[in-house]
Amino acid sequence: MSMDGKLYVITGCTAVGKTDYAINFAIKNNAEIVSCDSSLVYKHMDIGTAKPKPVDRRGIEHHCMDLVEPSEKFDVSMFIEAAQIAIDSIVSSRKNVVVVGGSGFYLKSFYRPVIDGIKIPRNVSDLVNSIYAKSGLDGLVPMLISANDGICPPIDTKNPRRVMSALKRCLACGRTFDDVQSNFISLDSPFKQYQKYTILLERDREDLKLRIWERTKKMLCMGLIDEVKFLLSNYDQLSDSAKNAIGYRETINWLKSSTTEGALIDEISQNTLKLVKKQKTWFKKQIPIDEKIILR
RNA sequence: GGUGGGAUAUCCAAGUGGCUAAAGGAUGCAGACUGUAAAUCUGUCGAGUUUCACUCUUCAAGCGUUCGAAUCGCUUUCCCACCA
Repeated sequence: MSMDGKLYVITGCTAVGKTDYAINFAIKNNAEIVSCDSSLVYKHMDIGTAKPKPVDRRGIEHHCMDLVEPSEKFDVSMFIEAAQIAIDSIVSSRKNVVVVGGSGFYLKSFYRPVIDGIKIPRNVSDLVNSIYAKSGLDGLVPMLISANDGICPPIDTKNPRRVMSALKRCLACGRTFDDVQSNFISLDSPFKQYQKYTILLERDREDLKLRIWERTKKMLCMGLIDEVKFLLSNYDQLSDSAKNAIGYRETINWLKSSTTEGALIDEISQNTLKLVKKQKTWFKKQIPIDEKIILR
């Protein structure tokens, strides 16, 4: 396989075997790795996120990991910035780029616009938030409809986050939702200039299930519980995305309960499996796949 | 051996005569996706079919009361608790 300025994207659901595959791929192709994972960006969250240890990276440079403290907010716009810097530096050192990760929304930024850059003024944000707090969706949806010339926009009007976000945008720029939306769709992906080749890794369902349970057990052996205790005692407050990460959320709750470690393993594994399900749905339509590889 | 409590769909669990194929969870399946995305949200979830509708079989098992029962009575089986 020749690497001719293409940007290789390797994805697949959690625990499918991306890390190993990508490192081998990078070694073969004189490449560096850009992680595309919403949890690996957090420092001190290593075990529960299955972050590859420096020793296991086999000399391959990894980017976009350990970017922020667990107390800090991180979002797709920050990922795009970090990834752009990383990719620029790899390209300028005449190496190839392998993007690896399973965070669908972040991954989408390589193919489509994912943010529109509209600045939401504080007062607009406060207004919408307070209406939601007071009267919920019943208060917001009519406002959104009237902000769109009386037509209900084609969004999930039962999802508070979607509705609030849409309404904030309309109010912030004084335009209809249709306008905002058509402008958004016309934007380019921030990584438009690169030619992409996207590989989806897959694995037999039963095999994957087994790997997930084994991996969770291994995480506990490696000290997941201590890692969580460390986070809780060293940070006053963990960011939403850090404390909701699979493995962390369950362990935080587990520490307050009095069930067995076996129960914790089951719960983490179960929730990991749920994530797999969502990821598979995402990969079906949201991201263009060039090649599927079944690992065994 | 005695007394009391229980047995509800894949699992947990409401329901104490009609509005019940049966609340609510969970799991499963399907789906959405513009700044928390490992997030947030939606649909579906007894069986079958000609699937915006119709049919069939359900609430441990059997029998009974009733126009009508998951709900009331009796018997049997199993589980739990306490007493012997």
